[in-house]
Amino acid sequence: MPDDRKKLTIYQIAELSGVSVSTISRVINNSPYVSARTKARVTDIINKHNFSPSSLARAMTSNHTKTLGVIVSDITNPYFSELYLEIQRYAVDLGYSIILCNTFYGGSNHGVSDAIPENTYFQMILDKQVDGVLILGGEIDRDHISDAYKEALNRMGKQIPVVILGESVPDCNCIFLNRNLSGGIPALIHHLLALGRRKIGFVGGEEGIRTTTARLTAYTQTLKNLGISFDSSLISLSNYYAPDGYRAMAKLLEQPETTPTAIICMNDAVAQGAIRAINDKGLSVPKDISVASCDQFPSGEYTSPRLTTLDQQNSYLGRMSIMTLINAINNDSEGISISHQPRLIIRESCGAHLGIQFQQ
Amino acid sequence: MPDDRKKLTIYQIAELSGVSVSTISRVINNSPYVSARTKARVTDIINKHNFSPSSLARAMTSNHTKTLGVIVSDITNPYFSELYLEIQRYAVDLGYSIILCNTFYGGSNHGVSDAIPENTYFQMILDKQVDGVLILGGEIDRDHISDAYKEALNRMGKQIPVVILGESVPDCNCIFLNRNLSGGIPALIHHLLALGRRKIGFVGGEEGIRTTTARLTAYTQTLKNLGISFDSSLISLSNYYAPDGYRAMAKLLEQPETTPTAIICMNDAVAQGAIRAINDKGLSVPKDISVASCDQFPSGEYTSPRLTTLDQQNSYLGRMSIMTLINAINNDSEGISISHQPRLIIRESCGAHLGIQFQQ
DNA sequence: CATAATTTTGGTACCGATACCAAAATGACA
DNA sequence: TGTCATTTTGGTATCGGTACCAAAATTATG
Repeated sequence: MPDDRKKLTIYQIAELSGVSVSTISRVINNSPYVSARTKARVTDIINKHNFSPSSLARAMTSNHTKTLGVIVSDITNPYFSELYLEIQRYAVDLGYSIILCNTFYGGSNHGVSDAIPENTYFQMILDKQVDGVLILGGEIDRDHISDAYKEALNRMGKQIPVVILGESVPDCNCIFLNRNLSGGIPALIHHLLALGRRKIGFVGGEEGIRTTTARLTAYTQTLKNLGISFDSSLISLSNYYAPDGYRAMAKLLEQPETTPTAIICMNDAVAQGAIRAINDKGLSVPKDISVASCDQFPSGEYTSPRLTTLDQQNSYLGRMSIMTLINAINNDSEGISISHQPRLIIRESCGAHLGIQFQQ
Repeated sequence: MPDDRKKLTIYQIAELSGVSVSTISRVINNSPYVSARTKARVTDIINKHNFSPSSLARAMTSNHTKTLGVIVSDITNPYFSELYLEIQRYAVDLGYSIILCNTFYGGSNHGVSDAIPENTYFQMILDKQVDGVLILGGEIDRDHISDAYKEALNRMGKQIPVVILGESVPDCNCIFLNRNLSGGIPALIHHLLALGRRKIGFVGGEEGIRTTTARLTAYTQTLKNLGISFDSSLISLSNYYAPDGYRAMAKLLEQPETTPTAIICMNDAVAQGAIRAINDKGLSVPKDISVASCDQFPSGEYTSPRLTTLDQQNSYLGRMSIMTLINAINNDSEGISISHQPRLIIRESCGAHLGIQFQQ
């Protein structure tokens, strides 16, 4: 039984096989320039000793590491973890490993306040010589990104392919995949109107974040277009998690005049928090207030009531992101354009299943 | 303005500074054997050109990559993603990067059935020459692990430190951190008994998985010790996610004789699914059935009703795991022993807040 | 000021692969 | 059997750092 306590090198295999390192290299790289006899013998010895070449040494000459960097703001957020799953699945199929970097930026923070500066990760990842970088959320999602951040992005983008699932930033050496952030909002509003609701609020999300801004704009615009009287006191922002939804909704419920008959939440976590706040006030969903959400989480199907929400098609977005990155790495400049239409999922939280007309 | 299109090497910096590569190496490694003058000049040039040494080349000589492998069965599961957050936080503080490998093993699968064999990852990670490996969930959580898996673990453990957050497997070159899997179950049962419940069911989890087996044993044992009549028809296993909780609970509700007055669920996701199943049958929680859970998720505080559950102290477990691994890497053989007592969180789903005595 | 002690610097082998060119072995054919 | 083409193999520079030893420069000492 061979000693596998330490990794063997190509030189030791050469020694054991009685051939040169060049020949071993040829065998492990499936070069045609080896005789069948030699190849068989060497393969045998390789298997017996469980040898596999050091990817480190390989990377030294080949200049690629078969490693990708994925920078994400909060992996505990179902939106990101679902994206990640799809990304990793595809990457592993193609032989890539993923260095995951959680920045905690704008995340739930879980009791800890200090986010890790994304620049720190940029450097870390660059030093590891990854073949490409994928950025999901974080500073890039702000309406206005800082010069320092942009400069860091630029520097990174000059060295390796950087794909960003987010809205384009001018003069940035990165590939942007623009999502359809506000798609589905009009459908959501029409759904609520059809049920009789007219006093529609907006709950959750954070000021200055792209997703929030885009949806908020779509929301106000749609209402305006329909000639619905609209009051900014029905908007209550905070953040993207259940506690935020609770807090934001509780604020709306403080005064009768700001209490809506329906709300649109940023995502299912926010919606769940909002529903709790409504229940704690002794009101009921959907009887007193209809609740809709913009971003479907797996849990939304099991809340009470089940959430009417938008499916943002995360798997599709994840797959497009990783495909774009790998194409960029392989210089297949064949641009990928993404087009996804968030799909309305009608369940119970707006009251459609009751088949009645609600009060306005 | 320096050209930063390509990463500079230590040789080019040497050239630019008019000194030898040895000196540059000394500067970037903070060696005391450089004159202050030289050090200042070189540092200047390094900063101006934004140079940072290739961690690849460094790893070639130093034999460590400052990279860790983390193998997890399903990162979308809040249990694991919270562990991961704590692990990464600690690792990054110490200058380590993390290669994350999601095996999909026994996970929610998200519509895809084929898990990625963990052995594949073992090889991938070993080739990348990570300094250590952390395993969270997956095959290791089975009551009986396969010989092939064990052999793969062994081979890996011989080469690099492997820490497993899970129950010990004999003759395995790995460091095991045994969790207190069944802690808190008696407390949960006492809580239910105090509220008047006696027909207590067990919902969710999967046959042959350590967590399930341990908790099931604690459950039956506690009931037996208390002299409570116990019926195995009150046990309905399935898996660890909301749809599984729904399915398992629905099964119990099919017949009046198997319908419990209280249930203990494997985690908050399962509990949420179970509550939906109960509601869909026209019954109410906690009035008709009390629901308790063994594993706290952030969402459990925002369900209707709020979940009475067990806090497994994931942050603590995550921190202990990564600390153990890094200690092992540094040969600080100083063993870390973990001791966590799952803590009972009393909220609404068992009905304690109502202050009444329920039917048995 | 010569010599020794100490500080500072330079040269080069090495880590484990690959790539490229040269050399050896084999086979084809006159 | 000799010559040439083709297949197969070997030798070694290289990637970008570190480590170790030798050499040069500086300072201390008699």
